[in-house]
Amino acid sequence: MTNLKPAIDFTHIFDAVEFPDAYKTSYVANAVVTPTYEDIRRDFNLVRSEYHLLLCLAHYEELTAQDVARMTRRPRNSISRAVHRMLEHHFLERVPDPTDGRQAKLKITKAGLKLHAEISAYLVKREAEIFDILDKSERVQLQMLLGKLAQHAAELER
Amino acid sequence: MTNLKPAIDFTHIFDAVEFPDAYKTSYVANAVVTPTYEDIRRDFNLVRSEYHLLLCLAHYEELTAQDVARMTRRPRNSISRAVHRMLEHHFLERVPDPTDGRQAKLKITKAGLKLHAEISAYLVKREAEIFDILDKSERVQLQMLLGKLAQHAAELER
DNA sequence: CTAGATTTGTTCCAAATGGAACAGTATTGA
DNA sequence: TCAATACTGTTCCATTTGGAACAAATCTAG
Repeated sequence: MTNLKPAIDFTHIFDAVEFPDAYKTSYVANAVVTPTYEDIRRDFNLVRSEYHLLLCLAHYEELTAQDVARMTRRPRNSISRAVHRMLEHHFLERVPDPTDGRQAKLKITKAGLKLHAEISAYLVKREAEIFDILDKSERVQLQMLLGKLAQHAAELER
Repeated sequence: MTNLKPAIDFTHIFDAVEFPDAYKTSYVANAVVTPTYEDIRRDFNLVRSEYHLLLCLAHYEELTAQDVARMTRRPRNSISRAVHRMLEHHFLERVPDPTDGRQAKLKITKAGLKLHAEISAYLVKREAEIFDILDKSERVQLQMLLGKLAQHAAELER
């Protein structure tokens, strides 16, 4: 007898749950992304909203804080705080919009881009660990399906 | 001229990002799950860990707090807090394990199951809103791919 | 033209969160 | 046998989080 205490099958819930597609999607997302947030906090001293801000600015010429809030679906005050901290650390710069006194355009700096590249390496590696289980044609198929889903989700009312 | 302020294409990042599969997976997961957490807090007065606990117990005969922590990949103290609040509200019951004085077995109550059913209705609806964009064969294909991914993710070291 | 409504970014505050240390129990191995 | 180690659940505490209210700027309708 090798194992007196039979381990519980933690994956039973994957298909028992009432919303199995959403559940598994969330589970996979958490397996890839969530542990990385801890790495990012420990190694780069950025909290989640700060990293989201960095990620967005790395892929758009310029954005307002409100743009980032909408893209990431996070509250404006979290983004506001993140902007201030990232400004302090010179990972981005802010230019008031001359045509609209309420808002300011945010741009990433060289230092910010460098930081982003380092953090991305973590996530690229983590993505590979999970998604490499699929073969080439499965991966292509998944990309197509995720593309449709993400696009559709983006169009939904919040 | 209909729109002087051209909207930014918030979906550009979907394929520009360095880890597009992980990014879109996370985005879709958040689109389904995250807004629901707010509903659950407002309408049912449960925080995230409490809901996770309820969800797990709804699908297993009995679990220890540690089991739930591992299944959901959440810290033990969050689960501990959740257990106490859910006990107060009689959504679960706790029986000390006679064979191991450290742990206690948790079971969901009738009231807990009822609550779970109500909350699930939200998530089933939300899942449909997103995933119904796929046709039948796409949906079947996605289920297969997500099954592989989730299973693989569950086997990975944390 | 202008009063009301809307938008952006901010501050305040209460609540949620998670790491660390801890006590009690169980297991291991010399 | 029993000391060292590991595990479960808990408390403590510092940090993160997000709703609400707000000021300032802009837009809208009459």
